[in-house]
Amino acid sequence: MRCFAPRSRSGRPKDPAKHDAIVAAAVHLFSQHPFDVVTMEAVATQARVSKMTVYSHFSDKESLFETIVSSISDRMVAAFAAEGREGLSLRDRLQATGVAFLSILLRPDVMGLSQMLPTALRGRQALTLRFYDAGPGRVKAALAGLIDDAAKQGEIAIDDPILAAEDLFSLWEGGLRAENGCGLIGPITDAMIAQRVRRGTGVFLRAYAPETPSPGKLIPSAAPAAPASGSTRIARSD
Amino acid sequence: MRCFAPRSRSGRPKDPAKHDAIVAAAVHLFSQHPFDVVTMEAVATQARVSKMTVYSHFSDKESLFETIVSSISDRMVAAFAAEGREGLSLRDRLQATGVAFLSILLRPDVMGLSQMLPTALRGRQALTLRFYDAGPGRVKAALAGLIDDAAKQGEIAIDDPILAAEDLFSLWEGGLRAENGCGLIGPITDAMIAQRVRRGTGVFLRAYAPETPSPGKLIPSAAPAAPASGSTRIARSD
DNA sequence: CATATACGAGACTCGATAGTCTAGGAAAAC
DNA sequence: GTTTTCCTAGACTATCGAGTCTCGTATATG
Repeated sequence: MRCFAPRSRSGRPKDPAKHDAIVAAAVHLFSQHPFDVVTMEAVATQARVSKMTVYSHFSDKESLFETIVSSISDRMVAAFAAEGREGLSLRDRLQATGVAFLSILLRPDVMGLSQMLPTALRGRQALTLRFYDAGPGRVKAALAGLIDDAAKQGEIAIDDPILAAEDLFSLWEGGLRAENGCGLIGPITDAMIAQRVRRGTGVFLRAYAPETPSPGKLIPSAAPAAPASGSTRIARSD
Repeated sequence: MRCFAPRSRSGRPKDPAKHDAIVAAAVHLFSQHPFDVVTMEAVATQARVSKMTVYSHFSDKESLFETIVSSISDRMVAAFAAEGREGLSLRDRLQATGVAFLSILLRPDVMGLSQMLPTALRGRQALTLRFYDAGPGRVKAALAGLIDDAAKQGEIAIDDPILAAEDLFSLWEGGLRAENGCGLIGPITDAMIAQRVRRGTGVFLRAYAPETPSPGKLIPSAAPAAPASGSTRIARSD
């Protein structure tokens, strides 16, 4: 969007620090108040910049808002990048992924934007979609991959990796987003995230444990723990 | 709030139909657009009523909005009332509950409001809380009771009924709310709800199946599905 | 230095909306 | 029928915010 090489432009160049300050201020305000409540004046003031400077960097309020959404989307994508969980067990791999995802999705700015977007963006659906793809969408895709691999190794027994990924994601999130959104709970700590992820992963792995891990294991009389007692009905689920 | 018995007031009484029309119009508009975008004119027009009539029923925009939130909260509470799932199996009881809850929580007006509330109600936290209590809060409480009973009967093995209720609720919801909010999927059908609930309940029951239904069962070598292989790590969870 | 551009401060236009007021008609109570 | 209140239609005020303009100043390039 902003090709920052219109080089050889004489005169005083725009100060990129101002640009960043404006974006930072806008992120802060837009993630905390609905679109129409945030005034350009407020953005300018918060950025310690004059209103005209804001308009010199962004043609209008909407384009500023779009930049903010893009900015946060990019930040989410970047935060999702770092991997290096190759040698870990399935459980540890999932937990590391879960912690990384929740840490991002529960950050105040991301929370705020994701709450506002659906309501504020009737018509600007492309932006909403982009945001979703950078956040939850990316989580689901990555998770589905991870889960599919694990299933192929026989570590878990799943029907559909996408649906299973949704299950795991939901279990991680729990009521955290809803409660936090309603202001029912205070700031979310790393410890809370770690705890929720541990729990969610545990539930998930219990539900999707393979019927027989490695050796032959046949219990004639009763149901073998996980699947059988449920599978008489699970058959007709999905 | 509105004690509708200032009886013996001479002259023409207020038409309750107008009141309802205004509320209906406001519900429709507020659940679809952010607070500041909805104009009192629009409410009046939609209700086929003059603006003065709106102001004669509600002192200002905020009080109208509060009435709307209360109205939807009440409707949610009412919809949750009908029970009569006494004779059913645990699975069927859970599924009936899940379908009832999702049917309400995914309705366009409830969806819209619940999306807008967190952002629109900085400071009016009491209202947000009331809405939450009437919706998700009620679900969680009811579920926790159901689950606790089942646990006492030995039908499932749980640690904490509240947390387990959150798990089940999350599994039911899945990504439905997020995706629907982003406009990724079309209108939600009863079939979609039923399917999601069936799946979520299945996963839940698999995860929380009691360790050994009736007879003793000990596998020495490998992991006995649910607890053991996990417990080396689950031990430090929670 | 000359020139071109960035930035700040504040005044300004313009449109939109919350809320008020009035006048006249309609409908219920008595 | 009289009275009282409701309801409507539209004009009206006051406010607020988006976006523009101007002028003075700061700061870069050549």
